[in-house]
Amino acid sequence: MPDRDLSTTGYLTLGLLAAHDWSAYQLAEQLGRGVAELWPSADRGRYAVLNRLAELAYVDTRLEHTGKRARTIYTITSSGREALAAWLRTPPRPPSVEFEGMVRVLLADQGSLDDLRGTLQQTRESALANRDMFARYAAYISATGGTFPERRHLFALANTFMIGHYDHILRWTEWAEQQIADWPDTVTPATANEAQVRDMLTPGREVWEHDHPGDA
Amino acid sequence: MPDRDLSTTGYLTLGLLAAHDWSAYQLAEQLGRGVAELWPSADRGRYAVLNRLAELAYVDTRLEHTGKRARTIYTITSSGREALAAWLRTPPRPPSVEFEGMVRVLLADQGSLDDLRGTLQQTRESALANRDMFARYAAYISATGGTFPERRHLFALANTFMIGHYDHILRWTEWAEQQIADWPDTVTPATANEAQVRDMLTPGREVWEHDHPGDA
DNA sequence: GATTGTTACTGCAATTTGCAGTATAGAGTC
DNA sequence: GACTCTATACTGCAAATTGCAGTAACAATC
Repeated sequence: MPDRDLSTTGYLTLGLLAAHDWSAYQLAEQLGRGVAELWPSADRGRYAVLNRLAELAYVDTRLEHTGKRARTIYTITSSGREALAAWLRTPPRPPSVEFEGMVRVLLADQGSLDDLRGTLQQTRESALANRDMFARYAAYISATGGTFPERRHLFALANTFMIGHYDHILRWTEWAEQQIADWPDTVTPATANEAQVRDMLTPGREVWEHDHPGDA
Repeated sequence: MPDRDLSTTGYLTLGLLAAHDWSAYQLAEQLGRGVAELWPSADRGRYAVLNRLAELAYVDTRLEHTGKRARTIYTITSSGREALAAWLRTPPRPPSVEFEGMVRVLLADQGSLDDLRGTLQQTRESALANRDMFARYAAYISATGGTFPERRHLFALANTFMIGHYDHILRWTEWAEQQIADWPDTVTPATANEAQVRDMLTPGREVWEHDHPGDA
């Protein structure tokens, strides 16, 4: 009963292999496209984890050739399937965010208003791009079934989360841009705009939670 | 004009020092409480970054004593302030999430319905706890000004995001729990419940986006 | 005076990242 | 038929980061 001897990237890889065989390159590609927004990993690590999987005998390998160029194909073993199922029985780690832009917001009094505006603008733009990407992805899955037709119901759950997540960031940036619109600088609103600050901190009044795009 | 010679944790530390002096222990503590939800870092790394800051002459150090026990107090230098301001002028990295629970959702067909239910339940509970924590924090800042009264306007922006973020996770889990409520197992809904899957994937119908708690 | 908790860190192995590098295959193009 | 461009298919290595354990003094209670 192995349990914590493998990284989450390892179990994710095992999960892809549970559907069918993949080459190392394909696996690295899959973990980069789409899934990386949920579980980030460096390209280098995606290859490294395969050696670990082989070491634990969770996968079998075989070589295929295209002319002189070799590639390794991975197959999940029965003990690999068991390990994956065992892992799914363990409790999940809570989700975490890494939001460098928000660090910049917290320290914005050490920079200019334009710095702060720029941070919000870029955050908004990337959130918009990502939201649209997942929206297109939803349409693609709905139309074709996607790369894993047998998992479309699960992809639908995850995809809905991702759209909502980026939508939330988007609406927050729009709200924040409105909040700072009348700031004379990055420092004085702490004391000058007491009413506004209190208003921001008062729960139950998250205006930006409502009337977002996506509704007709 | 230094730019990328320091990690984000380094600039964050510099940002705390921009307000006033801190001991290494206090800095490590601050980066653990509250800010860790925005910019995660290992306890060990928070100490390591201080040596790097001293190396770059962005901080000065002095020793204080309580009996035989020493502690190092850090002060930001003028070149430290310049480096921080210069960093604030650079573009931010887009936010990223690490959501192990969602990996489990994607691979849920390799486990039981109870596994999936457990993942959603634990995600929901931790999101609820975190949302309430930030809600209490908002009340605390509103009442006392918090640890950085001069930054309360910036904390208000960040805090509002965090509450909305955990609220979004919470509402998504509740929605997802409803979606899987009538699933007979983790595999068949892909083909058996085509209408439901299509419904989940259809944009503009995120029911869970609306009528959330926090409203009267 | 014994135990428990908080302050105040350091050492080290293992993992992970980031970047660069190598080399073949195939498709288009002049 | 030589040339460029992109995709395939990875490996090596330094640097950064994590996770965990360990040390030790002070502070308060039992």
